[in-house]
Order: sequence, then C-alpha cells, then structure tokens
Amino acid sequence: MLTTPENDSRSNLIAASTPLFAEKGFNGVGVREIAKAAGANLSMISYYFGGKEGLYAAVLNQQFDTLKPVLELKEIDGDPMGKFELYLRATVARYRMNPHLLRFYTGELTNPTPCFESIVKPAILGVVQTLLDTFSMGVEQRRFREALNPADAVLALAGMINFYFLLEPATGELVDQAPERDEELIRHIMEIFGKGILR
Amino acid sequence: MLTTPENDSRSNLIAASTPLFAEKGFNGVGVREIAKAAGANLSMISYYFGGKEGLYAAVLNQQFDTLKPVLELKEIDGDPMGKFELYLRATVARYRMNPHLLRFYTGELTNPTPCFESIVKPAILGVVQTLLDTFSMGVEQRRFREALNPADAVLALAGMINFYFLLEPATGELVDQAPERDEELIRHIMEIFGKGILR
DNA sequence: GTCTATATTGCGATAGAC
DNA sequence: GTCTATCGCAATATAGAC
Repeated sequence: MLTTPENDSRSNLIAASTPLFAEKGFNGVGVREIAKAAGANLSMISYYFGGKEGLYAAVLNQQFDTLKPVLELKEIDGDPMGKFELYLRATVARYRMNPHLLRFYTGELTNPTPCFESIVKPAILGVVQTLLDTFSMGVEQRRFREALNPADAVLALAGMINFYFLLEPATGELVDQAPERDEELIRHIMEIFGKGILR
Repeated sequence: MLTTPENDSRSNLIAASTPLFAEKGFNGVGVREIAKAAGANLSMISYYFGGKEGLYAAVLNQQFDTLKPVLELKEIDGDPMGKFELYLRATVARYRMNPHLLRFYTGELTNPTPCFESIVKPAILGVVQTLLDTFSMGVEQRRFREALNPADAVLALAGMINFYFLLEPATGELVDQAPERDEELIRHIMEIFGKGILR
C-alpha cells in the first residue's frame, strides 16, 4: 500500500473501476465486472479494499485529490479577475485530462453515497470558499460592484463552466464543444462574468 | 390508463417511486421497496408498466413534461432579456415546486439509462434551442454584443441557474439558498448575465 | 386487478487450498 | 497474494389461484 509497483492488482482495480463507476454509478457496476476489467481475481477487491465500497472510496479520493490545487489560488498574487481566469482554465484542463471527474462530482451530488459527506462535500466547499475569498478581495479593492451577493456571483461562475461540460452528452451535436474551442469558451465566460461584476 | 381514478395502484406506483428513483437512482431502488412505498403488490409493476424500466420511463415522462412550457417562450412577445428572465423565473419555480426534477435531469446526464436518448435529451435540446432562438433575436435587434458565441452565452445562463440548485446539497450550509432569496438570486443572475451581453 | 409463491439470475463476500 | 468454490441473500419477473 505504501510502495506500490506499477502493475499490481491493487492499482489495476482502481484504474479499471474508475471509468466503470463513472459511467454507470456505484450501483450500476458489479464486482465481477470490475475484477474482469482489471484482470484481477474477484476476491482481491475485499482483500485490498475491504469490499466494493472501499474500492469506490479509494477511487473517489484519487479523483477529488485533483481539486486540491485550486485551493492554492488563495496564496498566489494577482488581481481577482486573473485568479478567476486561472480557476476557469484549471477547471477546463482538469476535465479534459480526466473525463471521469465530472461524473463522480455530479453523480455524488445527485445520488449521494456515504462518500459524499466524507470526500465530495469537503472538496466542493474548499473550492467554493476559495472563490468566495477571491471575490472578497475584489470587493475590498473596490473592483467589483458592491450590490452583488458574493455567493451568487461565484456559484454563477462555477455553474457556467461546470454545466457546459455536464450538458455535453445532450448538446454535443447541437453546439460545437470540441476541445479546440476551449480557449474561446474561457474568453467568452470571462467576458460575460467580467463585464457584469467589474465596476 | 386513459381515465385514471385518484388512488389506483398505477398512479400510486408512479407517485411513490418518483422520490425513490430521484434520490437513489434507477439502480439504487428495488421493486419491493417501490411496491411497499406505494401500498401496492409487487406484481403490479409488471402488470401496469411491463417491469421496473417501464415504470421508470413513466416517471421520467411525467417529470420532463414540465419542461414543455419553456418552448412557448418562442411565441410570446417581449424583448429577449425579458424572455431570459422569464426562463430563469420559470426554472426556479419549477425546481421549488418539484424538488425531484433536477435529480432526474443530472442523474440521466451523469449515468444515462435508455430513457436518456428517448426522453431526456430531446427535452434538453428543446430548451437549449429555444434559448438559442431568443439569443438570435437579440442579436438581430442589435441588443447583444456580436462578439459572443450564442451557444456559450445561453449555456452560461442555463448553467448559472441549474448549478446553483445542483450544488445545494454541498453548499447549503455555507451559503443561504433558501427560497426566500430566490428573487434576489434571479436579479443577480440577470445583472451578471445582462451587463455582460447588452451592448 | 390483486394476491401468493416461486423461478431464475445476479449480487457481494469469504473460506480455505495453494 | 491469488485462486476456486460456494454461501447467503437480493434482485426482477411471472405463473397461476382467486
């Protein structure tokens, strides 16, 4: 567990179950399907993780660890709008790099497992709190309109970028959501968001 | 099926299974649990709906029928920004009136069942197309900045309002998301969205 | 239409050999 | 650490009595 070779059953189980859990949900996948996809024996799931739930928790921990760099937005310097753009850019890059994260994210929000309270909710609250702090800095610097509710504003920003990816299975053939357009998307969201809150 | 009394097994099964499917997902609920909650016999699910999947499809049809009034935005008169505000207001009212719809919405986007293609996707595309048409009208009337991509703009608007409700299980104790604040929320989203796209 | 009883299949977990 | 075999239970669906 501490020193993990590259191809043992443990890491194979995590890697193989990640897309299965993401696409079908926790209750939509069976342990036999997971073991087969990982090329591991069925009993290895209980051996390494204590059961299917433990494996799912390990997968979720790995997924939501990728949100932690967002918390460093607090420490870096730069004006608030620049930080919001960094947030957008990091979010897009993260979803493009890992196409499963958003499904765990929205899957747990929609049909929570015990992992929601222990893993998902703290991760989301950390990101939202960081965005709220960034907004507060902009208000102190008198860069943003004071009439706006900070929570409404940052949830709006997060909603614009996250919902864009969430809707992709439905809208992908109506609108062009290819990665080549990501830079244009970020620019447009920044324009909509920015010209709304900048004084 | 055509003339349904108030308290027959058929409508009880739909009413009782709706919150169960919404909160646990299709694979998270069993037919025994549904039958017990509806006060109906287990075999009535197959009798009326041909099985669990048929019941789920009936529930989803009922849920997504509530999206159809959005399509009438096309016909009514009024400036595009006024229509966008109507869309926001109708969306908020719909989620407050029916707390299950959003979970079916995001649940099917995240872990699609066969109903996604037949029911959910067409409903979503209808709403997005209506918003796109409304945006086009604003562009023709030279009310909106031409530099913006219509799809990016309307997905941003939909994302702001939908994500606000989706995040509620995680952010509800950090930010005030009580219904009493809905009017303020709508006003803030309209301000952020409006001052971004109005020329 | 509604019931009981059951058929069939799949599930997650584990005992015990190696 | 990995395997086979199996336990115990839950799943959905249905046959057939009333």
